[in-house]
Amino acid sequence: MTTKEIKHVPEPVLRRLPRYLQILTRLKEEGIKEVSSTRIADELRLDSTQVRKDIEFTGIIGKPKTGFLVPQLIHAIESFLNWDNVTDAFLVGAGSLGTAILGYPGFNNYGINIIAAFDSNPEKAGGTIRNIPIFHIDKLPDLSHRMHVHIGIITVPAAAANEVATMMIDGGIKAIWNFAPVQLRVPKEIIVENVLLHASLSVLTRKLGQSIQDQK
Amino acid sequence: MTTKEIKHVPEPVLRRLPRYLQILTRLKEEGIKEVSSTRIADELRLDSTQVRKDIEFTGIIGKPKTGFLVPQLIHAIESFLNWDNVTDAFLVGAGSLGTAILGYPGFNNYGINIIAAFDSNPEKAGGTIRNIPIFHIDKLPDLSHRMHVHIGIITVPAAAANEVATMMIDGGIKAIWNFAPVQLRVPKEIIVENVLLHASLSVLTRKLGQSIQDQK
DNA sequence: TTTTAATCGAGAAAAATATATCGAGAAATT
DNA sequence: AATTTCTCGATATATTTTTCTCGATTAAAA
Repeated sequence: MTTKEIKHVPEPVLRRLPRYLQILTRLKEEGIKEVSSTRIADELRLDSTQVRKDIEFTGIIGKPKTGFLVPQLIHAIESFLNWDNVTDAFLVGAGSLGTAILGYPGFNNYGINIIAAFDSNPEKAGGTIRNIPIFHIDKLPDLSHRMHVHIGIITVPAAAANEVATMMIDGGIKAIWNFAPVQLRVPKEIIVENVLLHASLSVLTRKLGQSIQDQK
Repeated sequence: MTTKEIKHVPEPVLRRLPRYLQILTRLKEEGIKEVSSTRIADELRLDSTQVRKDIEFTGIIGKPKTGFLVPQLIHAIESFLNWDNVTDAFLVGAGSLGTAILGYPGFNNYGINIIAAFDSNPEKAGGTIRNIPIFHIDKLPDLSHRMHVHIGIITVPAAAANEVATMMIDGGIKAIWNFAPVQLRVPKEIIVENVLLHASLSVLTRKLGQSIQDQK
């Protein structure tokens, strides 16, 4: 068979690759040409075998004794994650969190380019943040279709999230980056990636509670 | 042995519990008194056995045919996560993301209470957000010790994150909620919970890239 | 040139996590 | 009262993810 089998990539792998990239970028700036899996693993407190197996997914092969070529590995990871070219995105919910995301220029390094924002508050429409225009939410379906936008970012309150998700999907959006602490009910062909801050805090507060209790 | 054995709780469990809580809170508002694991599982697209096992960690036992008592389960989860009383927290980095977090009142429902913020920019010192005062970063060590703060939130750029973490630890902070996309080098008794937005985006952009390629 | 040290990658093993099976109990229905 | 339906929780199984072992390879040091 000639077609390359696209093996399924576990999510934990996808979550570690950007962390490798962060280290690699720093090493490149320092002028370091080669890096071993051991070094990456030590910096991130991981197992070196795990790092090697993760890298294997990107198709890069290393060399004994010296490891991997830094620039080559950077390119491979970026390409693997589709970070070598940005995908346009819409953001809905220009509240404090939405504004913060709009104001952060770094996401262009992570494969997305926010080209417009939307809000239900008419007073916010017409404004811009970092040259990104803010429209009234009513404009979303039409603009989304016309501009062929594939990624939607939800930063509205939980109560409004599902309604926004439906609008996005009607507008042709295929992947949703959801910050609302609620389950989105969407067709299963829609990709949903949640950022659940409460779920992150639960880990922190539980562990802290336990560690304080253990001291007693 | 009389001392109750504190079983280790897997992180995936801790991350699901707040999601159950979200549903339970909604059900309670709707006046629903009982809920089955099946119902929770269906809403979150999980397995009902998994939901039951997760709930088991909180110590609550259900009843055949009817399931679990909503208010009792809410209380048990909140107590389990230490969300029945808030822990004071400091935030460092009053940029756009830091400001967004300061501006969001909801974290008090998730076990933390931000009582002060810090920034290296002297112009920001003296201001307040939602009545939370902003100080210059130099004040952190002293205030942290005096107020016995245990949680630190890092919302500074990656390059400054480790320096801030060290200051926090010197100030007696035991748990760090880190939003900087960088590995914190801290003693292992310090609890670190990362919110890595790039790691979340990598999952989204990779899946989207694959789904587009699969269509061809 | 020989030896040593560091690394990769294949495969095996272990650990963690998720899912399936099923008997028993409780409520509703017949 | 008997039957049906729904659910729990104990146990077993399956799957996923991580870690360990080890021979082969490369570069540097002796």
